[in-house]
Amino acid sequence: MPVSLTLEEIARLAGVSRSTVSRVVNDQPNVRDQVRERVWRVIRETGYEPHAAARSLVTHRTQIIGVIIPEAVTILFTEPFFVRLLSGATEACNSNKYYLMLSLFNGPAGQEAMYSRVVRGGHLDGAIVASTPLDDPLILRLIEDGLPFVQVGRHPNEQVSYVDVDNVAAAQMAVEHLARLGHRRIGTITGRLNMSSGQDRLEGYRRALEAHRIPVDEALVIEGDFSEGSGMRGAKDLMSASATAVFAASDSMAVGALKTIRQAGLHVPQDMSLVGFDDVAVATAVEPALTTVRQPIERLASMAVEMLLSMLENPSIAQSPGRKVALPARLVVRDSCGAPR
Amino acid sequence: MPVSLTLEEIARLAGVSRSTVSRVVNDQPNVRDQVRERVWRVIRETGYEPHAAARSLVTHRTQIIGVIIPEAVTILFTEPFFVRLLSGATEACNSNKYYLMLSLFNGPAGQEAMYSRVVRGGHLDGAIVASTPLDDPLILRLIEDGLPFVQVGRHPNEQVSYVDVDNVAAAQMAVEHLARLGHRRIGTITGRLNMSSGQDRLEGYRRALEAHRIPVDEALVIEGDFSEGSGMRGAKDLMSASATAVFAASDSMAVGALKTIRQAGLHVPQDMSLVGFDDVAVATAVEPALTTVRQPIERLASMAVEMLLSMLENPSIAQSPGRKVALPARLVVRDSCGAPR
DNA sequence: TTGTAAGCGTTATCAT
DNA sequence: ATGATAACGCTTACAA
Repeated sequence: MPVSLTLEEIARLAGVSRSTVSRVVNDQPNVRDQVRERVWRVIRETGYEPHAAARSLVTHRTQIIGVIIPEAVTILFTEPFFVRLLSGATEACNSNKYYLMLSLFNGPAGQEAMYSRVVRGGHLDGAIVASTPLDDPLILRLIEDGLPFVQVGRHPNEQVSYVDVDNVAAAQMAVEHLARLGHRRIGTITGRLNMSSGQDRLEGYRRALEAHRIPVDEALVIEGDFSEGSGMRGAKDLMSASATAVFAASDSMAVGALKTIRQAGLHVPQDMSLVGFDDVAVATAVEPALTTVRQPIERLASMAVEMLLSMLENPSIAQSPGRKVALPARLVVRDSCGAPR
Repeated sequence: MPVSLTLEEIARLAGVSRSTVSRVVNDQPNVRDQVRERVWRVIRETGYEPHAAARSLVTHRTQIIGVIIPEAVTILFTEPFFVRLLSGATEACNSNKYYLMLSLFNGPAGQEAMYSRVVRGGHLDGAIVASTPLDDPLILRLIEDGLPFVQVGRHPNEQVSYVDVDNVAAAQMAVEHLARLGHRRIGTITGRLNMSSGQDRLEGYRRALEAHRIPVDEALVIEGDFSEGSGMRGAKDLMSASATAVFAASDSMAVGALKTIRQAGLHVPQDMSLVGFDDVAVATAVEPALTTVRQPIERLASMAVEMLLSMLENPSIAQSPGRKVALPARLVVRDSCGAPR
């Protein structure tokens, strides 16, 4: 419906040929300034916009990058994390004249067909993939199909480019905070261990204990899945194991833990110290406000987009082993930690 | 890069003409079953996918619908509301073989150019517009440009189609809940009054008071903007005005109010009852858990998409006055309300 | 510096 | 039922 004029018509109105208009529109050289000006005027007056499909057909580029969230991750995104990721990605796209196509593979079936249509149909110049499970076949398919992409979150495959937060260092910092307060029985509720963020935060936990010469007690390591529910369950186990502090690998789990601890009649931080991860809205909504690790989410996303765009502009680097970037996170100290009783 | 074969090549491999392959791909009649089968086999074996741009160029349809979030709204979406909206919209798109292009107009400038490129460049078959300020020029431009769209959230313009939650009824229900508990000094912290949701929830508040023959005291009506900060400020005013209960037009504001109330040394619900709106994650994260109004967000989004698609399939109805749908919301009673002292 | 013309991969119209 | 063939609106050699 909202079709603008065609190149042809602009050319006629400006009294030049199609090629000239094309050159003007694409800021190419070899057009007399006077002519260029005249053409621009017609374009402005008519509100002409080049037809995207026609252009793509010949250039083989759509100026669209996909943000792909595989099914397995989709459930995690009731959290603001995802919005902020999108916000950062959109911002980066906008300022580079790219568009963003969102593919949440959450639907029951059909995601197979969806994938195929979207990536093989030539819709996308490239993709941003949100932190997938380590064994998600999506990554391999993308490599196979030759679609340039950048993952948000570490991936062990040599070929994949990613931007990540330094989860190991961040988690270590969080746990060392507890150790320095004097805690020796520090438990952790892990994230999903089939995801790099889950694994890495656990690794950071172990390193922190090691650095403080605290032996790891496996009874204090409870596997969670980033969700509030698993935080509640995890806290129960940790109380039984007589932990005095808990490092939860997500704020949601920390909130779950907080609820359980409170239900048991204990108080945070007096009876139990608690640190989360993410620094999303709930972190400050709960009482006491959570000490937690803040991730630069928007930055992560915009860096991913920029990395992708540079790969698109320079196809040779897309071939080489992937670029890997790890951003630092910082600990935000609030009211949920104290010295052990 | 990930280009599949072309129609031409499939035709050659199957020993038929391009037209026949096209007919098969598009499930058109007039192809012998045997031939059809043979063509499908080649397609499957080769993993052929029609080139989207080539198709769009001739059909004038992209199968892409845009989700447009104007600048003014973008800041509100640190909340899960937005993710859930996207989730619902994506789901609906996927199951209808449509794609979703996300346009967050948050960038500093350039959104003007962005708009023009995206809608006039023929990228979109239609759009979903997230609840905009009532006076946002975006709506008028869309109408002008003739792009079919559906807004999530009421709009007074006759021509615009929308799906909304029945904010008036929902707010009335929430406030009547307080009235029935015996409250007479019920305050409200409104949403942004330049948005229909803000206006309508205020209207519901007034109607509830009226229904219970409680005179409206304007000192008990504090204008907020949906944000936690405005909730904190609003609560201060309402405490001075000796309210015994507060209806906040968003959970974020309710959380803000809760913090302020607590800081003042008062307790919820003993000293002050509180009800929110949205039922997002924070509502259950805080202590006490918020009594609040639950919106069917995903449903809202998927209905919007379906309405849009029906407009696309039946262009005649796109011309007539817009379709208007209001979904009911329900009150979720938790622990933040009680009888007045 | 400018214009002509071929071609991108489809769909659609018209013969056959 | 099937196949030529002309669009669709643009970019891009290649000519002038």
